[in-house]
Amino acid sequence: MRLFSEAGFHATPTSRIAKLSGVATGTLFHHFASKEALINELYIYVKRRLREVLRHELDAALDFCTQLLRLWCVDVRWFLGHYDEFIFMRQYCDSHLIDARTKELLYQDFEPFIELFRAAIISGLLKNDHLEFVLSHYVANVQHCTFYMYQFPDALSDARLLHFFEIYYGGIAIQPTKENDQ
Amino acid sequence: MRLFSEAGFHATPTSRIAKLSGVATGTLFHHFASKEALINELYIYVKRRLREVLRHELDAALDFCTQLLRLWCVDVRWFLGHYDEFIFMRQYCDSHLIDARTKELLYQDFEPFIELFRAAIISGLLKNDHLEFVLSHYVANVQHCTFYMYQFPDALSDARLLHFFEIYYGGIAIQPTKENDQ
Amino acid sequence: MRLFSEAGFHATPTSRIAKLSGVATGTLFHHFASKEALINELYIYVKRRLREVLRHELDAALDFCTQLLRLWCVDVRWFLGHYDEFIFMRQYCDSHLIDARTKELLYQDFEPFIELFRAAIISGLLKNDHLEFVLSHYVANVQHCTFYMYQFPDALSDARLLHFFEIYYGGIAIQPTKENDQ
Amino acid sequence: MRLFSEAGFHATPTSRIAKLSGVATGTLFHHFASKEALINELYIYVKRRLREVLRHELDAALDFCTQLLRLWCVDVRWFLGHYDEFIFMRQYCDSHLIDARTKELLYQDFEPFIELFRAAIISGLLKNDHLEFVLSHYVANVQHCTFYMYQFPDALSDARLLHFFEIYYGGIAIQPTKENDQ
DNA sequence: CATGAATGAGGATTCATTCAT
DNA sequence: TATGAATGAATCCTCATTCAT
Repeated sequence: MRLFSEAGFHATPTSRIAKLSGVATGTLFHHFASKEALINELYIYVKRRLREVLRHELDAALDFCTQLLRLWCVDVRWFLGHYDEFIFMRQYCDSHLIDARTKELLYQDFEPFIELFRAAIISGLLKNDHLEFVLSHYVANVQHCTFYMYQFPDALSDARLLHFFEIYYGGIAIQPTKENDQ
Repeated sequence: MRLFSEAGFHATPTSRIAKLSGVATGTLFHHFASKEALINELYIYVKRRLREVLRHELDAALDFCTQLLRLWCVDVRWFLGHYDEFIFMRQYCDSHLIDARTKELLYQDFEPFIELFRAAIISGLLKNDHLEFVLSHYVANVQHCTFYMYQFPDALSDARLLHFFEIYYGGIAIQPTKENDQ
Repeated sequence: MRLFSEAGFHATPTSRIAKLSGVATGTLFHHFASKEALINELYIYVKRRLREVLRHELDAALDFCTQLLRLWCVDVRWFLGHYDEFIFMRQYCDSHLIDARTKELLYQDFEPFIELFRAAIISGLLKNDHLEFVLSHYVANVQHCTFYMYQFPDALSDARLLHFFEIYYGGIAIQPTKENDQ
Repeated sequence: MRLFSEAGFHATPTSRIAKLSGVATGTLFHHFASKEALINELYIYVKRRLREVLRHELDAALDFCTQLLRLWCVDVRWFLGHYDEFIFMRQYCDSHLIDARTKELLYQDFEPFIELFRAAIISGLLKNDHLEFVLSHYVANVQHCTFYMYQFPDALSDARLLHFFEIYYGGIAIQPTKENDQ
């Protein structure tokens, strides 16, 4: 994880992965068919850890905006606390190294979150009603927020996260957040 | 350009660059000190071409929102018409491969555009008053817009570009665009 | 060894070293960090083999002249029997390719022999009393003797070796060899 | 000259030779058929310059020992004043890079000096009567003397040169120098 | 005659992967 | 199952030499 995010896939020899992991090079290839297989499994592993963290924020009893704000906060916080993972995902989410099967697998894993956005579109809460746009727009802005907060670290207050969320949400929502009662 | 954006820096042998360029391998190294030097000069070249295109949109006679909209449209349109360049810049703008000297050089080149945002902050037009945030937020959203429009190509109408701009600008501006008469 | 002495360091591709050694190119670099490291280790290896051969000739019970004659004979004979090693050492003993650490290491290894000369100087046996001169003068004349005897091979008789030793020793010693009863 | 002696033939690119010479790479190949041809001509050039310097020391009116001492002094002094040339010659005199034709040519050039030694042998002045031995023995000791004096520079007095000559000559001559009246 | 860009074969080194132990 | 030495194809880069200007 650390090596791939710091140096990149091709600049990271399997020998260094093995050394850092405290195993022999050969051992790596007992557990993973190839370097490509390794990065794919790693990618799946990271996204699933993230999903576990986010899962608890979904609460059908709450309205869309509140749930989304909670997701946003947990998302950004987790990435800030796992910056290697952040760089890693940012780097490989569109890469050819992650194969179609892996992407498909993960798309299904995140179905509950996708469903949240789908419902919001149906309820007419958003300016744009194309699911793909809304999803990628959310991801892009979470990534930007994380990147910025990492570059310019400050008190990691709820207030700052809320401020960035408002900028994001104020753009996409028809009715901006009126009551910031979190 | 095409090779780096498609396969990445490390997965692109200099021999393939040479062959595609119709020159010998040695010729490459006659013009560029190393593969790293090549990608740096390429990066500078692309950003400068983009700057030339954007430069004409700056017009001190117009208000901030109008100028920004014009930049947004030209930016996205140019990237859609030069998608290899888009992928390339997206991939390397934060990479270690682009060295500090190159980044510094380009930061200076884009000073006029940075100035535009600086003035807007001073005029109190934006919700966030940190220049670095505002700049990277613009870039992130232009990139997302481009990426999305490329994935889901449609009529490249002014209306769509304006719609995405409103989502972006509606988030960051205190006073959303009132009159969209462009 | 053979390749370096015949063609020289730069004119010997690692691929040829590997082929002649019956291993793959990669294997070479598994055992030696670089071509430079290889030649350094080779140099150390050769000098240590020579030292092992010479070591048995030191005998504190004998006088300086006798010990030196024995060293001279074994030295020249070993070089004549290992002419690749001779050419190799002659070529690289002053080369930049052999790094300072290697030279320092070997200087220590040959301390017993150096001690022999040091004692002779203290005993006032030699015309010149600078250790560095005496050592390098011995080496230069052993090398010349070897080189000449290789160029003009003849019966490798003790008599010839003794004759050349007398020419060498007659120059440096205050009291030339009186009794050549070895 | 400087480049070949400092870095060696293979480690000296023709481009660097050209740059240091203040000409273009192509120009080099107008004057010399190849890099090998260049080093051969350079070798000839150096040896001929040395010969010119030594020539004046030959004086048939003087006895062998005196002439040889004069040659020795001028030889060592010239090399100390032209150390690049010294390293160069030392490095390439036995190299495959200097072809047989060049060596033959120079052997003829040095005929007058060879003649000096030939006469001394016939006159029975030397312990060894093989011309090749006597010549190479002289060269080896001049080289050693030069090398040592360069390593341990001191006042370049006539006395020191004479001291080293006596060590050399005391070995090879049947009748050592009796009167050091130079 | 001088130039220096272009050439492409050649060389040192790396690294994913294999396999005998 | 774990190991790590061995492999050799692949890669970046160098450099002697050519040749059009």
